[in-house]
Amino acid sequence: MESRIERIKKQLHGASYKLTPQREATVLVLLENEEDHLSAEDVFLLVKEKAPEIGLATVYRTLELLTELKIVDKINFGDGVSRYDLRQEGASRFHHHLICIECGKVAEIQEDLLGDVEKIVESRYGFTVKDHWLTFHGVCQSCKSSGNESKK
Amino acid sequence: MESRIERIKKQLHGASYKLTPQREATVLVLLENEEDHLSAEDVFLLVKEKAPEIGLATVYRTLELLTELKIVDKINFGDGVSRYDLRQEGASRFHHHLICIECGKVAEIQEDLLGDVEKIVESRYGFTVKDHWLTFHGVCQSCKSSGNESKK
DNA sequence: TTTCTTGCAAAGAGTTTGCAGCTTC
DNA sequence: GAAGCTGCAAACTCTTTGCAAGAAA
Repeated sequence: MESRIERIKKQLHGASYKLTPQREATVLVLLENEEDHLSAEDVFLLVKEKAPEIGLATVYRTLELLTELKIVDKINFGDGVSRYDLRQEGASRFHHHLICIECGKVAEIQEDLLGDVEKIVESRYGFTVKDHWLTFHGVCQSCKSSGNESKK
Repeated sequence: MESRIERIKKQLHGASYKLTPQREATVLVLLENEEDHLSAEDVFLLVKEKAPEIGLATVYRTLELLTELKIVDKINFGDGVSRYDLRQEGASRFHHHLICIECGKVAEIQEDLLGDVEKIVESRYGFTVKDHWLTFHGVCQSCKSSGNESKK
């Protein structure tokens, strides 16, 4: 079976780009931190552990490239920093996020909950939906059970 | 009947802030452009027409203040610029946006379509939803009917 | 050799902050 | 005259760009 990085390499080649060592290190960091929502700076610091000579600009350029090829999604939670999230393979639509306002943790929902909502938007507003961004702000389970009334 | 600006004035006073001429001009611009999603720079340029001596920093400070008081919502469509949107009076939740990828127009949906989705999130993920951000990307009605195949 | 890619430093865009002066109560 | 508010300029953060050098085909 073919590895994920192999398939990404093919995607790059298909678009006439190379998988340079710097790009490979960047992709590996994204793969190893698939659960997180890393900023460019985060990625840069992690890539530096594998490839100390890498520059921040290269990380930005690589992330831009991966976004263009739809290998990652560039997301923005409103804090002024872009974050990068590996797409699920085969997923054409974006997944949803739950952001806890107590602990700041970001969880993902992979299932698509918006089928009915999109139908309403299409029929009632004549708007053809291509993609959606849905983020919930609230309190996660572990913050609720650990008693958030003790928090400041 | 009390005007909208009067009510905002009271909200400010209630939180020990004054409705200065600069703040009033800023709020008026927001009221007059309620349909749009203005950036701080946009607001600044429009306020300048009413109060030429105003500084950009004051606009930023006013918008921050209004956001804090939940009179406006600060939103981010991922282009690196914050936009500001007057809240519907009485609305506790955020409304949704439809962004057309052809013409860039942003439409709003005031009705809340996420009741069922929130119930699923609460029961299945144990997450208590306080607010949500939902944006659709797609093609609006007028772009569809004006024949988007002629576009580049 | 030609093209792509990189690292560095500088530039850019958007936003925030320090501060002296001005209002307002 | 104390507290709040303003305009200006400088500072800051995140991101992009120009360019000379390096790597790959």
